Amino acid sequence: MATGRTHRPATRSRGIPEATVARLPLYLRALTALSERSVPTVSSEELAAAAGVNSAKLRKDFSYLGSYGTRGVGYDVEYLVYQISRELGLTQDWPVVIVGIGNLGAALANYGGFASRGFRVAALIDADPAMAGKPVAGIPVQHTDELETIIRDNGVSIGVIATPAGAAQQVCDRLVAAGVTSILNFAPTVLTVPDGVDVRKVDLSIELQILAFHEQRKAGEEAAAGVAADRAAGPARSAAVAGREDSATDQGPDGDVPAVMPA
Amino acid sequence: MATGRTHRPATRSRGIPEATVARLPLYLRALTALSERSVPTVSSEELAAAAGVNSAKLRKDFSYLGSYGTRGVGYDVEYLVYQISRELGLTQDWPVVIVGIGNLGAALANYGGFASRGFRVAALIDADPAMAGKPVAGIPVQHTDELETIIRDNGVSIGVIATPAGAAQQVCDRLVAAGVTSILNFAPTVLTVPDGVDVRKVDLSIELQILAFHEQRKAGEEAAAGVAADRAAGPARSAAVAGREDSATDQGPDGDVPAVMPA
DNA sequence: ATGTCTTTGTGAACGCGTGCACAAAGATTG
DNA sequence: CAATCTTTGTGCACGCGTTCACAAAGACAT
Repeated sequence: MATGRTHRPATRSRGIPEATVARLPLYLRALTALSERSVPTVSSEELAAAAGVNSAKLRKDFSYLGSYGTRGVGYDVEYLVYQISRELGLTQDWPVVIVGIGNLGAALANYGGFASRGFRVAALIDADPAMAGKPVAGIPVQHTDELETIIRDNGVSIGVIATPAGAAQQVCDRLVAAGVTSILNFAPTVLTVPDGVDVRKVDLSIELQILAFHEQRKAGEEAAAGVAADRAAGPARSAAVAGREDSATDQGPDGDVPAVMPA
Repeated sequence: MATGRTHRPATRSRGIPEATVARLPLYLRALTALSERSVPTVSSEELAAAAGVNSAKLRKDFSYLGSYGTRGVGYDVEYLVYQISRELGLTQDWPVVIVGIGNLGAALANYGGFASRGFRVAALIDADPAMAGKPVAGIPVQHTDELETIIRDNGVSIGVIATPAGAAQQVCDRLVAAGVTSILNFAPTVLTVPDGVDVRKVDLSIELQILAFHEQRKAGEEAAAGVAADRAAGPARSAAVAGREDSATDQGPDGDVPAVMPA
């Protein structure tokens, strides 16, 4: 799950659960592919397989949108594409600004997925004066000074932050002050925003670290050889450790033997 | 939430809930910042604020790792940094390969977050022969032909896919066959992998679409002017629609009036 | 030592999300 | 028109994750 949302009732969004909303783009992608192959209808089973989810879950998800299927037949592909697009608000074009045109910002600007479906890169913004005017992905980079003007003139409500971590909060504040109410943050920082502003975070190193955790666990399971009490020493604990070994509550008697790779 | 996991018991991973694992990197980052400022101890309240989470949640998360705090004082920063690093498997260096050195791949290769904490870019791989040998981020790009050799020689278990969608599954299959068991996928595709292989997905357009959904909802709430029965026509439904209006079960009588922006 | 004050660790309750399993709906066939 | 077959839509139960609220633990002052 993508994370980083400024708390709010969180789930209830016109009745559609957050988890369902997060899957709608997945369904939409699968449906678009079917549409391009001129497939007229699809069953929940087929579509679920294409989207990589459980078919019951898919049916329940669609039930929040309404009864768009036909029993005994399945779902009409074109109709469903339209309904989901409308639900996600992709029948209109959202102008988006990307702030921070480094390697990542440039990659984002060139990313076809933006322009293709519902989004339009309204402007690229960077703090480096040397970048100003230089075209990236066919769009000239503009200086940060013009941020407010760009936001207001284009009616931008979605901003993408691809700056270094140090600049992210400041950029965020300016975006919000200028009227942006949804932010996609690539900078490795926790952004603080006022109520009513949505933030979604994409963090590469966090994803990698989660993978590393599972990878380590896998390695530890295999190497279930003689690993018992070689718990790493690490830096000396400055404060007291207190009753660790005997404070086993209900977590299981194994405590926290890491079973880490001996390597 | 990042999504896309090849189902498995999912949560139970040596007792630590998935949701907690996903937050550990967040805590680690906040703690590292404190460590650099030579802050000796931190309370759950302070740390939670820095990480952008609830303090009770943070304490419960830490309780899965063990009792590392001192009541009345808080947590020892250095000790906690070490414990979380160890738990995440960052005390060892994970060699990582990046496949697909386009705009995004190059951005990833240049991303400082990789090298800094537990990860090392072992190789950059691209299918374009013209790219071969060209250095990106100081590392020469190698051709896809050498993928298997690179994986085996370097003992790589984590792969990053930054190829176009069309090539992703094929690259994935080769990575897995060569021994990779964790994949971070940036291509907008559902990857199919055998059991025992973890996949995490980062999908820019999905994140944007989720934002668009909420943005639309906000706009619709404000513009609660006279919007009632102008439900868009859309493409003609080919199959029968059946009882839509009257099949209101318990979803509420409002049915699915989208309250969409008139624009 | 004793008391007070701070902060952790966690039991318990609640709510959301998931998946099963089945009844209802409709297509299709005879 | 009746019977059969397919597939949807959903009631229900279960489990994970979040949050509250508080007792226990320890620091610190007297």
